Amino acid sequence: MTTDNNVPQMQMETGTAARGDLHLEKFLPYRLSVLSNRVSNAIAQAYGARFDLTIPAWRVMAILGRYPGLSAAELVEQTAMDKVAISRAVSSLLKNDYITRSEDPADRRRQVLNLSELGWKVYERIVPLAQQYESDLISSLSVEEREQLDGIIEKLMSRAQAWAERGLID
Amino acid sequence: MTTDNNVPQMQMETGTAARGDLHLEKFLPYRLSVLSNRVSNAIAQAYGARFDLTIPAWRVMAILGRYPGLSAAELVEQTAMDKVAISRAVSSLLKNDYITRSEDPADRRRQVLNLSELGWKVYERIVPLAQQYESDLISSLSVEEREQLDGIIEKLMSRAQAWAERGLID
DNA sequence: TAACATTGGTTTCAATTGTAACCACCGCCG
DNA sequence: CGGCGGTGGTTACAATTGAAACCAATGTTA
Repeated sequence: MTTDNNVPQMQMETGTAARGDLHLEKFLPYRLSVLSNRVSNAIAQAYGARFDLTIPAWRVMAILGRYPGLSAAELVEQTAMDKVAISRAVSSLLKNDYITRSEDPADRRRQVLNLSELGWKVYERIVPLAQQYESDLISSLSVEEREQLDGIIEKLMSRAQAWAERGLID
Repeated sequence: MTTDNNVPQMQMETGTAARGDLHLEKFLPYRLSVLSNRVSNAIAQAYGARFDLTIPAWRVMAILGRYPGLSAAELVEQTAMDKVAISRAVSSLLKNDYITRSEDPADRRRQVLNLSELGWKVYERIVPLAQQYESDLISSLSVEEREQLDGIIEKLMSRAQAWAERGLID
């Protein structure tokens, strides 16, 4: 892992320097984590209970629904989940007959994945469910706020990504 | 080391966008989750490596630094973590001599927790570190955006909380 | 004050998740 | 061909996490 090589580059906020007082309840990373967990858990519970799906499994279905015929490796790329998580999700989806797996004759290591008939039915039912949650969530925001949030997440995301790529702040 | 989440840049080589339409890349719950994981993992790695602290353990310290003398139950309230997580964090912190535990004579079930000498030293070193990360993150946002984000998170949070309290959407 | 419900906190056990080792296959180079 | 490194994917094992059972002290009710 790219651990010990850091590109120290820090921009201190004016007046943020104070010591000894960390308002956890105002600390952005913490708030993001709480928010994200609440949201994910609620939704996962909604469809997990109905269709016996874990979050990673549902993510795989979501991607396959949009882009059929991917391989596990391509799923890794698209979902940012790791190999093993994908492998497990795939095998549980196979067990449920939500997806099908076929060999790529050109490369016998590769397995082409697709939603099955049943998988499509489930997909078609979950998508609106998921969207309903999202709408409900978003409905608490004004139109401008939605746009703002969109841009903000984008920016935060690339910042955080930079940490991972260039190494941590010193 | 946790999963390294990469920004899912969809680029289609196989398959075509199909029925239903769930852009996982634009799906708010998903984006929140990726963002939050990236941020938390980066920070956790930064102080975990240096001080042998897990995220829950650091949270406990953060709270105790601000509100000394709490009991485990009060920590549960403050952090929204569950009993067990707190219990484990506390015992690992005791092992590291980062906190002290003393009986409340008024109620012998209750244990009063405080940062130790050593704990305070660590605390004083981590707080600025954590704040640096937060500042660095936030520095990618304009001043208006920061205020917007603040309000937006508040709203989303209470929406998501409502799910948990009143039950899920139908 | 005996019984019972509640609260603070820990332990136990099972499920989830991450890391690393692994097998099977491909592609390349000699 | 015959190795050999790299890739797709799975397995094995260890660490984390959560749910529920548990112990001990307190409060409550009769």
